[in-house]
Amino acid sequence: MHNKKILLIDDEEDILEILSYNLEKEGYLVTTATNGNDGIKLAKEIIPDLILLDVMMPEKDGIETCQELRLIKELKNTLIVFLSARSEEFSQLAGFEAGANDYVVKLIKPKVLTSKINALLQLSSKVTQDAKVIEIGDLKIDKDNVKVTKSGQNFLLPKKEFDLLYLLASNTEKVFKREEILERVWGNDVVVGERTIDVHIRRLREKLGINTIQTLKGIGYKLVV
Amino acid sequence: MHNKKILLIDDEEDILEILSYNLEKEGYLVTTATNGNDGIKLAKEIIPDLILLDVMMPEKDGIETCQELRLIKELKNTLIVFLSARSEEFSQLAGFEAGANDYVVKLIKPKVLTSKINALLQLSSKVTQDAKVIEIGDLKIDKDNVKVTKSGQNFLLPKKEFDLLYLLASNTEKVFKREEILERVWGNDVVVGERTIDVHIRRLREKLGINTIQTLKGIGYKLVV
DNA sequence: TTCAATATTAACTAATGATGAACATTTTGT
DNA sequence: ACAAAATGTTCATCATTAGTTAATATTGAA
Repeated sequence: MHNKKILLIDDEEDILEILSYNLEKEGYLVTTATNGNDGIKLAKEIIPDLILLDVMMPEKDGIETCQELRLIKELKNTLIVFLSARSEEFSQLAGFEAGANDYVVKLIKPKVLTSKINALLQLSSKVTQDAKVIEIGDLKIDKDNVKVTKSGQNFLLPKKEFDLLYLLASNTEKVFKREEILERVWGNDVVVGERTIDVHIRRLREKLGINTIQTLKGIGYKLVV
Repeated sequence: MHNKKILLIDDEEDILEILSYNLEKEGYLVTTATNGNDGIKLAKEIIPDLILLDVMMPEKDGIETCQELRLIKELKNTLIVFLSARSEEFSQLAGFEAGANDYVVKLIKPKVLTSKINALLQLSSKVTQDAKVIEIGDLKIDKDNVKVTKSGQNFLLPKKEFDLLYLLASNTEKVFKREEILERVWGNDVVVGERTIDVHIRRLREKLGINTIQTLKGIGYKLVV
């Protein structure tokens, strides 16, 4: 859990709601303000990691707000990102002069926004796709499509079986200790009995052939070619 | 068919593969090189319309490569776009000084990249989208006319059902996760219950035949031939 | 050979999706 | 503008599959 704090300043409630929803789903702690002055007050209080600031607001606009925020020394490590309805050059330039770190068009899709924010806060983006297809001998394991092919023949493995196979396949010849398997396939907080692994291994063997997965008694399992 | 040529220069094979795949799907003729020198040699040979150039490469980096490319008179009409893992100010500025036409962050979604490239090459993104008729077995899906034909028989699907089918059909065998379906058919800011997907899937199955759409429990759905 | 570790099988439980019908919303025709 | 039809969503219940456990058999290293 990263627990990064984000402050949203925008006069439109709808925008606040949509952004809050999406950012909170990403695990951020979100605070909102509907005008520049409230925003500045809140920023001093909570010292957010990032402030999303609407450029166009009644009374005190985003640029003015940004200038004031930049004068607050406690916020020197806070990133400020402008939100705008359109990517208008003037605002953009003025925004950067005022000290903003990035600029995001408001009608942007939330996914794009969140991945941009993840990037800014230097969190590895969940969105990053690695299109991993592992090939081992006549075995082909396609992570994205949750698909396993053995010498042309297709298997539809249940999720857990697939995850287990994928783990083993991610490093052939490496011996995965039972403990490690539990941690990486089931997760640390899930408690399942030791036999559960055996059963999944057995079902995989049934489908892939008995020799593919080797047992190392007292240690764990490994996948061989 | 536009037949524009793109040269990719990047030291990471994975990146080359992902980009090639996506660009070729868009109808580009893609050539790749894994270092600056090879890239320059290839560029002279094929005179691409656009070069995608990694900024960070061992030996000869992107900026240096770009400077050399800009000296080749046959390439005066070739666009050069930088790829970078991060939007780092230094590289960006240096890149433009070296003569690059645009700048793209590498972890960008392929869709964003291709649309950016379409824009650069002055192809209306419509061109790539229209006249899309997907044919899968005896299924014919006509995006423009929102019309579905199965073995000669015509269906008029409601919008959501059509969108869902079209998404699945856009990449047969690919597993679409529920999350992805929600995002791409309903949009990220629309909140609908999980069951809504099921119901639409069911109605599609009713019309297309039960075997066409496969369920992957706990993961999502895919369309098979 | 011994016995702790693992394999195997079947039964059990939990998770997830399918289904039918009601309800809500939007679109269409008049 | 209205009513009717079409489309879209939700809900409750049922069915199926995935995942787990437990009981017993088998294995292989000390």
